[in-house]
Amino acid sequence: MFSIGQLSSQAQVKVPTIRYYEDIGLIDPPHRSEGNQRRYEPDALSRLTFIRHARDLGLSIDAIKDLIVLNANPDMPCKEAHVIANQHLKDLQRKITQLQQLSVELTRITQNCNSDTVGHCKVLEALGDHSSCKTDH
Amino acid sequence: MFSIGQLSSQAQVKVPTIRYYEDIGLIDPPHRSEGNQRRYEPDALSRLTFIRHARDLGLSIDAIKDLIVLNANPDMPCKEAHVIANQHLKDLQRKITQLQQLSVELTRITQNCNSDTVGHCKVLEALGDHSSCKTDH
DNA sequence: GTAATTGCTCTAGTCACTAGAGGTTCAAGT
DNA sequence: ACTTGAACCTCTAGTGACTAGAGCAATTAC
Repeated sequence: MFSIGQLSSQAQVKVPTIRYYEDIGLIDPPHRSEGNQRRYEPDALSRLTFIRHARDLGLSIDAIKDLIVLNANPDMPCKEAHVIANQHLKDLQRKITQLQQLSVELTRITQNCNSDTVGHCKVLEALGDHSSCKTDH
Repeated sequence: MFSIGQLSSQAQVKVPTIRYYEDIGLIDPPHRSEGNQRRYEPDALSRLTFIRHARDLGLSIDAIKDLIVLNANPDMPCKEAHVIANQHLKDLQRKITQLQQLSVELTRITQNCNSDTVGHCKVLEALGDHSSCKTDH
């Protein structure tokens, strides 16, 4: 039996976040003490660890909801879990590519200015003029 | 003189977004027609283009506000603009590194499962168990 | 028994927009 | 001049995933 604070420190998820997860139906409402405080069973910890890990990997709450349903049915084909993970992986790689382009662009912009004053600053100039960019964004 | 719709299509910024930028003080309120519709001067277009480009590069609204103040004073030293841009570049590169780690992790997780059913699915297992991960996140 | 800590609910705020309701003005065609 | 339909107006509320704070109650340690 954990209090919410113990669960929080074990799972590395903040107390208000746990209550928030309960609100949106991501975790089940636990039993309460006589004084109305939450008391968790150990399985709440594994559920929360699962959620936290998936969140850390960047999965959305909605994707996690789907995975939790899957997780609850050990006989279901797990193809769907792979689809979710692969979809996320694709998103991730697209995002990385885009950020890398931006990084290149911003590096070019900042290294291009020899001016001391705003009037001739290439950084500000480049920000006002997309045509100097090498890539789409 | 542009209507808000013309400004929108020229700057590639959606109409409600332009009004939002006005609300938060990122662009100046323009003159109005007799019927109370917004009428923009050409300089609103360059301002908006500047904002859009900076947003596309991932700068926050607050950072852009700072840059706009700088932009308005051509005699100021532009060091500050460089500081803002470099700070953002650092953030960007940290983010890229992190996403790459996640991508590696997720790839490893999804390629590790030969099971057909959820009961033995390594994807779901790995999500519940951070200790199998090679990196922090 | 008392004090400190932890817990409770509820509301509102964050960021950068986006969506929708319900009404008004403008520009083009007749 | 008149009509139609697109574009415009304001205002409120919603998004995602939390976070912050107020004001109070329960628990735990000494």
